[in-house]
Amino acid sequence: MGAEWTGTKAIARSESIRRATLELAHERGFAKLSIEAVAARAGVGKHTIYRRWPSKGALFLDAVLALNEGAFEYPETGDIVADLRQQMYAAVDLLGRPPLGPLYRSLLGEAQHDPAVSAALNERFIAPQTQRTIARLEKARDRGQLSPDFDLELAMSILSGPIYFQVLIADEPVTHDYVDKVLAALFAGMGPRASSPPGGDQRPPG
Amino acid sequence: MGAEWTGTKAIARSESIRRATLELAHERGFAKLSIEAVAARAGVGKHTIYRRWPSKGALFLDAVLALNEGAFEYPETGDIVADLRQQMYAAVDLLGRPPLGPLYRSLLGEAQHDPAVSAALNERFIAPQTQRTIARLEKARDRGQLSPDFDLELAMSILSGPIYFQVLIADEPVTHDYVDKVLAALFAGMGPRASSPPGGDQRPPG
DNA sequence: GTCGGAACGGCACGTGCCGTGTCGTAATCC
DNA sequence: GGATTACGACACGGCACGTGCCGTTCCGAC
Repeated sequence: MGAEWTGTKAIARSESIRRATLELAHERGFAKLSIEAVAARAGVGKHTIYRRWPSKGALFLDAVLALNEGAFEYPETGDIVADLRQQMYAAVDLLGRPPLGPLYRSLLGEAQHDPAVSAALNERFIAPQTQRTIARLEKARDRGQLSPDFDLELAMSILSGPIYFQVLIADEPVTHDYVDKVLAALFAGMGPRASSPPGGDQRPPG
Repeated sequence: MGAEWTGTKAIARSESIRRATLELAHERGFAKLSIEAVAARAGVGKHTIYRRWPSKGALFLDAVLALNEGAFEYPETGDIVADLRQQMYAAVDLLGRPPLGPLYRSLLGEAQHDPAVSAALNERFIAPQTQRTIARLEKARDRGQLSPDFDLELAMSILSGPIYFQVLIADEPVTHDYVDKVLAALFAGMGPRASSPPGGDQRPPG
């Protein structure tokens, strides 16, 4: 988005628009954001915005994600749990708290209404992030630190899901302690007496 | 919402408004829903809507939740895993697929923009549902089917979180098989060789 | 009953923002 | 250096908002 505007002035204009978008979203909230206000704040004609982004949601997505080009990389200390924990701390601290937290939450909300935003969000952020997590888990598995039939994607969902749930559904902040608990539960399980699962015919893990 | 309109005609009017809201949301999507269109479809003045609901989001929330007054109850076969699984199947089938799925997803999206909707959603649906899950788990724990230090709220988040993640973030449908995997992973854990967790200092489960 | 206030449907209004069109100007490309 | 393209500014029609005002209908109190 905006990638085809390569001139010096054009880039400066795009950045000015993104900055105005974030300022206004921060001041009044995404719901009350208007293209007209962004154009006025950025000192730009409305056409210039519409020429670069197809909708308010697309502009907002681009503005928010551009803040975070340096993605969340996983450290590689050899300890898979410690590495996951450190990355999750960083992600939760950045995306779960002000100033970026409310904006990211609004972005996720908008993705529920607009399929284009949902697709772009997935392509630009969710999928790459998922891939990084899976790659890190895969490396641990290949080194014998995890069971050979370890389900990488399922593990990724169990790590991320509860955290998004906490923020989006339960409307409560996520602490480092909460991250620790999720990690512990994922790897150790919560079965009775921490060994054999209670009755039922559920499949073995992995 | 609307609880103070008790007359026969008033109740019929409210139901007519809710029905029109759901019809139009189904036809055009929540984003393109307008109060004017609802009023016209319901054969009602705009004032009548504004008198009962403070916003489009509040009206939509009320309309969607009124469809599901009969909440998701847990069976009590004595097998905690089987009971959880059966309830989760029902919830996923109803809220994760058309016709109700897209509406529920829009409702969750709106809750990210509007604190009033978020609070009402929590009070009317999320919190009671959470309480039902916790109560069912607590009963199992008290019967010795789960570890005494079993963390009920954490377990609830680990059951629900990945499912919401799958729908809202990954934008993929939730199958019964997926529910089975989450349940298995929660109780058995995904640690290496399904016993001791890999290095790190994470706390024990619960 | 009937009577008075509240809620009603219908209509109109001013406002805000949308997305587009049209200027004359400035930057950019060949 | 000439043509093309993007630009800021402004205007436009359109839509939906939320509110105010009609005259009518409903409904509980008396």
